Amino acid sequence: MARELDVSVSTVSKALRDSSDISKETISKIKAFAKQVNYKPNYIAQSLKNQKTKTIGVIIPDIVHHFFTKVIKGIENLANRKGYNIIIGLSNESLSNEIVNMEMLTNGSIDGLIISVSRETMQKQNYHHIYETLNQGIPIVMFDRIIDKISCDKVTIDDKKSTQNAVDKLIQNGAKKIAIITTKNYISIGKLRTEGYKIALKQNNIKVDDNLIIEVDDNLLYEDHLESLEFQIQKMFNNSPRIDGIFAVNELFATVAMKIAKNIGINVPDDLQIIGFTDGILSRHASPPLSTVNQHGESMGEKATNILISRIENKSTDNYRTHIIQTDLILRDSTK
Amino acid sequence: MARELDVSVSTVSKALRDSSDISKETISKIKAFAKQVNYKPNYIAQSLKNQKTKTIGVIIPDIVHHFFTKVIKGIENLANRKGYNIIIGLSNESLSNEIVNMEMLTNGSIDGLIISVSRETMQKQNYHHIYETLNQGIPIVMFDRIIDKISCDKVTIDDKKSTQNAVDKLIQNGAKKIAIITTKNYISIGKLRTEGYKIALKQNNIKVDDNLIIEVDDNLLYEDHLESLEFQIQKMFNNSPRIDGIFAVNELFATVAMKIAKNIGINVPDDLQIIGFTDGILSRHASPPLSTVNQHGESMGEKATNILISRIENKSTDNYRTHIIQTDLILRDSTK
DNA sequence: AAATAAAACTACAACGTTTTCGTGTTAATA
DNA sequence: TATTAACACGAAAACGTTGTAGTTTTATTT
Repeated sequence: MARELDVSVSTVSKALRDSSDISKETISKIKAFAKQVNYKPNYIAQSLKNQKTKTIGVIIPDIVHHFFTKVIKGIENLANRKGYNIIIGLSNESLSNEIVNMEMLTNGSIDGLIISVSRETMQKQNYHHIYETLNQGIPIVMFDRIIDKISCDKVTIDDKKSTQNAVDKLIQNGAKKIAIITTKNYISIGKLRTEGYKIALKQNNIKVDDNLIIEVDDNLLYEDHLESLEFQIQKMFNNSPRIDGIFAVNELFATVAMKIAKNIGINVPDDLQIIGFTDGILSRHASPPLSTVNQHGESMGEKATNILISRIENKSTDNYRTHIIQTDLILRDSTK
Repeated sequence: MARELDVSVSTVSKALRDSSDISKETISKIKAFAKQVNYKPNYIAQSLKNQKTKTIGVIIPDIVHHFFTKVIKGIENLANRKGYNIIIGLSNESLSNEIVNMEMLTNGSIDGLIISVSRETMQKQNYHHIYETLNQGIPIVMFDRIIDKISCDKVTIDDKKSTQNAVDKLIQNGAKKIAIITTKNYISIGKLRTEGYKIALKQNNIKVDDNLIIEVDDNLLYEDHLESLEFQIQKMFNNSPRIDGIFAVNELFATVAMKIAKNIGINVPDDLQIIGFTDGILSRHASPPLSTVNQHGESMGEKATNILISRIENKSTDNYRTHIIQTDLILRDSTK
């Protein structure tokens, strides 16, 4: 462009940024020409020069998942409004994938990272890659599946309290024999929800019965292995036929439990009340529609983005906070 | 690094790339040191130097959507294997958002673009931004919602034929009065599916009855406006009580139709058979589970990525192809 | 008309790489 | 011993920007 107009590159650069150095006529001449040839400053060169990319990395375990897509939507919306792009990596619940993705992103491509760690990462408690990224000076915000011992910003919900409230609701509605369908304990979330469940029971003087705590092996992808899930839930009904309340840690478990209950002639919500977690599409369209704990994924994404961007732009490295997003209970027809 | 080791930057660069210029000892010395300090070459600088970013842009109308997440999964998997990152933009079905996203990406950030255009883009037939990107020499692959008149690579399914097969199946199963629930015609896909529906009827000597073609106004987000959708479908049943087959262009329409049918005492599949489109989570967990046309979103994403990358790496600009992904009919319990 | 001030523009370094070309050292050959 | 070849390394340009520090031109003052 400088060549065409017979001025120096510096003049062009300054003109486009309205520098007081350049005369009004030259500015308008250059801008006009820029528009004409549809000139766009090269982002890569700017990034190199400014040492910032205006790009946020997002790593999640799975994208075919209502909750995570909600979060991404929240991230993308706010990021875009603030002039950032997002670049997405999927770990597919695998530690090695997570590491590969992280290495691809932390080579200068991003200014900061939003992550919900993979199941395997929690299981193996291998956080080496996360520490390394932090040490490189790249700010990280963890959401949903957070790791307590890592010091960085976090956004999550109060899993314990949310569960407690939901189970409490079942009890207020008259349920006495309440099961929880959860995952194995290595994911912090499953653990916290189980704790909340126990607290609610205890506060209402109901004895905790370990047979009613169903820990589903969630190493399987239930998109492909539904039967296994169904089998485990079926077994629960066989062992404890008089269950009148179920709390499930996700909407798939809740939906499948309801389906099986209906199959064996149990009426929902008259004989059995069910509350799930995550207000997804399944809950809304199940019959009857499922009562559920709403995690507000979009707010979560926005909050994480907000925190990350202010971290990026202020560069302060202290006062890491864990922000709690409020949940609420959406009551539909699977409860009385 | 060069400073620490007291060699030149060129030597370091060459050593890391195993240049024959450098002695074995120096190479191993430098590599060892690189590992020790966890050195990663700056991607941005490489991009600037090589004039390629190894990044693929993806623009979709909505991420909270099973089909699109499947496609993204396919894209991400293959892209990652080939050493590419993906950077995602959401248009939220809005033309202006699509344009903004596109401009953010086409300033040097990406080597190529995979896009499914927004509803508004199709409606207004405003393709200016797409032409501009192509003119810049950035290859584009369109998928699902493609625009015939733009010459670039495309990946899609045979909407007409797929629908025809599905409707044919309903007819073979004994249905005589078959409705189609579709969207308004401005999205090419709705149009093609309606055509397929008509062809199937005609080939089986069934007269097309315009009252059975329900064109739902899909400017609404049905996540928030379910009642409107339900109202339109309810009206259909009121006007034509003896419907014994329904083909719906997405799984939400199919699910809602089934729910309403069940409410007014129609038995599925005995009195009414339903086939939907897109094998998503709703279809699988509806009761009864919905028969559906499987679009193979993941393969679609992989195919698009494959085409795009070979376009990027070969730089040829001719022989644009439209690749058709085969669909198949998944028969579950909403059909006989 | 000369000195000074203000305005308008340019040269150049820097960001972190890669690559081409050049240079110095060592070893092999005549 | 002189010539050449092979080897090991370094200097510098380039990618497209931005910002600092000049330099030239024009306008203002004495």
